Amino acid sequence: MKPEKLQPLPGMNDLQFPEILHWQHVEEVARNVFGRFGLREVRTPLLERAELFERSIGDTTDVVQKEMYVFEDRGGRRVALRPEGTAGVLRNLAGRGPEGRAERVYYMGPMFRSERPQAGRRRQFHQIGVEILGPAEPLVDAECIVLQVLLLEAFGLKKFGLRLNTRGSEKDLPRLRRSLRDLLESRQARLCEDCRRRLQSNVLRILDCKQETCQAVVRELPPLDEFMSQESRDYFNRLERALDEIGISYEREPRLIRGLDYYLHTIWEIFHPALGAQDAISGGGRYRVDLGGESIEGIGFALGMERVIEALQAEGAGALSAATDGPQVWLVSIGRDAALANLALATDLRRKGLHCGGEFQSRSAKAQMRAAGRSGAELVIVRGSAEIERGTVVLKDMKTGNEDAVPLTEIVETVLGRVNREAGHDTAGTSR
RNA sequence: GUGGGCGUAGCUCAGCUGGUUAGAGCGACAGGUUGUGGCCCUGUAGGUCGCGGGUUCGAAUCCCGUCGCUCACCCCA
Repeated sequence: MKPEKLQPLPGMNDLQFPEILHWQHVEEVARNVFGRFGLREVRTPLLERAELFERSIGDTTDVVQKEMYVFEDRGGRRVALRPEGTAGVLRNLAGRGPEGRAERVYYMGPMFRSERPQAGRRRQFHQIGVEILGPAEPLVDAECIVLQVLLLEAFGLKKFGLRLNTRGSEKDLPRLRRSLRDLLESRQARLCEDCRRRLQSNVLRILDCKQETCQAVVRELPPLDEFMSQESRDYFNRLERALDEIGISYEREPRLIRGLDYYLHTIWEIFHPALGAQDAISGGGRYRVDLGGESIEGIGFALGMERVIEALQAEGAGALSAATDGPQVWLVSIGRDAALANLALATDLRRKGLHCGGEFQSRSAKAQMRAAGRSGAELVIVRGSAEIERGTVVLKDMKTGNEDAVPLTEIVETVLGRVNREAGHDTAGTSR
């Protein structure tokens, strides 16, 4: 067991080889897909004024009320580690003036929520997100959803499902809340303790309460869109038609509501059946956020990188080979003089772009060969005092076991030739 | 914040109802080949049994506390 001091904080993990290969893969694929949709990357600070999140996410939400890392900085400002990405990105875009109001951007990076860790839920977790600004338009919503589906497909995921719903327009929301409260108040005896509190603070959340008793009450309610205007219903119908036309399958989920206050109209979640309790790998929606007296409209989504990677592993698609970034050449040195000479040679080879390994300390030849074998290198260069005298090295092919004496003057050339041939042959299916 | 499960070697774990020097496999390291890997054989290193307290002649084992991990609630990506 490691001493406590050497362990990271609860819910915060080191990411390292070999799992890090999955992370790099996901990031690389995401950048590629975003390029196809004309999105630019934006990187915003991890630390922001606490009120930025309180105002945009909503100060009655759980995320803000009990999960945010809030503290005072040295200047006496109330600051918070970002619990999600949208607020910071919108702050940035709003500050860019009118052009910012039509930007399409993506971001990726760590977010922080002080919850009790469990499978698929860390205190520091990582999201990849997208924000497409501009006035409400069903076709933009459809494009955003398509983007997200293509992204997940590009990662190699197959078994995910899309749940879709609408919260109605900004004008509908107050009426929706009021109607729900009226309907639910008469049945509040059958609601759980939390939901009775939510009647006042956040009625909508009652809809997706997990308590069976509350679910029963919710099932008695009429469909939500009965409380919405004709425009809102038309808006959602146009979106559904667009998705059908494009060929994106989804499931209408009338009780889907989502936890942040800024959503309106289209909202959705993407879940993966292999994931257990935390099965939402991604979620998004259309929003309107007021920042500094200006209101910003757009649509966006965020996906949880650790959940996506977990899903990839569950599907068995993520079998990334550790060998893809291993050394191509390994240098074995017998004696200190040889070690120095080999370090010089390794420098030449590395300058030419080769992946070189080797220990420049005189262990036994046997131990060094064992290490060479384990490294997976295709070629091994062996040099001892005899080779130094003759001005040669021994070049060994680890597959065939053949050894040749190669003059020092030709070794770089020879290795480059051999490795290139093998590389062209061998890496067809890998991502080197 | 609430509840369940689990903390024994670098890793995966064994250790029966408390009994004397705490084990195995894998891995690491070394030797078997005075300078050659993947197989085989031999050996070596490595453990405050998470930590603290209690019960007992005696605790890895039982009890309490604590810390950590983990799963679930809650919430969300």
